[in-house]
Amino acid sequence: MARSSLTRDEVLDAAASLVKQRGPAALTMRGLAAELGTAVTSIYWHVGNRESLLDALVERTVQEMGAIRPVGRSPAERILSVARILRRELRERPHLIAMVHERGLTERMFLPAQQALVHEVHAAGLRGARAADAVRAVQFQIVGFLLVERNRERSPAQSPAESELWDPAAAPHDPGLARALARPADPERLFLLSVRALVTALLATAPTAPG
Amino acid sequence: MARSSLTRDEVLDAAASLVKQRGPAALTMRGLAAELGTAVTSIYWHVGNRESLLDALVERTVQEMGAIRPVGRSPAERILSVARILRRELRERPHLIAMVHERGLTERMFLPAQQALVHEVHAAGLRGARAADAVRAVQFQIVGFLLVERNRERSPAQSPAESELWDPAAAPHDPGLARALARPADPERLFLLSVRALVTALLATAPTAPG
DNA sequence: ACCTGAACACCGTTCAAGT
DNA sequence: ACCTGAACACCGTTCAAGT
Repeated sequence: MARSSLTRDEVLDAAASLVKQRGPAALTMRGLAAELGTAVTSIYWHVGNRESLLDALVERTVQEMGAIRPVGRSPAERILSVARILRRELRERPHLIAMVHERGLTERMFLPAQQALVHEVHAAGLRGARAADAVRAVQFQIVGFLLVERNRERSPAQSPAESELWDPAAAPHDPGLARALARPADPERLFLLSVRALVTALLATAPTAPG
Repeated sequence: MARSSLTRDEVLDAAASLVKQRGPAALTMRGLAAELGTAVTSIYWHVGNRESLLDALVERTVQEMGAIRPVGRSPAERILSVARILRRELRERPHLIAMVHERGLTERMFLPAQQALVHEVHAAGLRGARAADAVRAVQFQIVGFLLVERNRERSPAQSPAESELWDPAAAPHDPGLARALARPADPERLFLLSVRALVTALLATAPTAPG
């Protein structure tokens, strides 16, 4: 009955499409075989086993995260643009990014972005260990924020809701604050606000560092 | 053969101990039953099913994250101490925290910390929406950083290693920077440095906010 | 070189039956 | 009220056998 031409790339494509749509848990070897119209065991011939199939998908994703082209008039603005670009790219493939993360390849995936950050931090006048700290702080900030943000999206039904946590009675001395915390956070705004604040503080130490 | 006195709490204790030591994937209903010396099906009588068993463990963890007692002489210092305390508590139960996170209860778990942050930000002179932004920015920063940090620990063998990524040839104009990035990051230091920078910038906008 | 079905050792869960 | 073993429908993986 053997269908003649199953290739490794076909297997990877079908697997990637499954993972993109419904997450890695939805990728079963039997389901994938059904999708491809082959016997389960054929897949093993092409990709080894489930684990190395996932590894291959992750490898692909790391390659796809191409070079970053920062835009803006100042180093701070260009760093902000890097943050924005990364946010968009990460949000386009949430499942795959999570898998990259699980395999500890986040760092390698962010190398192009890291190099862009190095360039900008350098242009802002930071050097040596201080520049390295700034680059890493921004990188951790961006990646960390996106991890938290994604978690929030994945579970929209919080219990108790934020609005219960922060009813006016909870902070009687500042109802405006309570109201603001009761409203859902605007992640994009908070993201840019946070990165801007961090970058401002980090670059402020720049111009020929004090002893 | 029925062993007489299996209780729900015994089941939860045994499950928690398994998860703490070897992660949720190591918690199988059959393994847990063996640990407890009962039939698998007894567990179902006490906790429903695997999913609600995990839910119960998560609920416990959320409760355990007790009140936060900030220390320090200024709001900024006390916020830093909150960051330090959270870091320690989260690092003591990594698997359970990850499960809290997966279930989207991070926010609820951080309520005590959030209230402490509200207090400090308020003491620093921020009010209303601006105060809310500051609280959330710091909260996202702390949680995000710890997620990234934990990921790094889980996968110590990066490929390629940072030292390969940043050999002197990669940044010939600033060998000190290349050397710093080639060295492994010191997470505790980077964590405090980042939070301090962010807090500095956020609180700088405080004293009776400009139009 | 590539595909196949049968079989193995695992899962979580249900259920009728015990006491 | 609480415990039990048998059975079901899933997994990933191996292997001997086909072409």
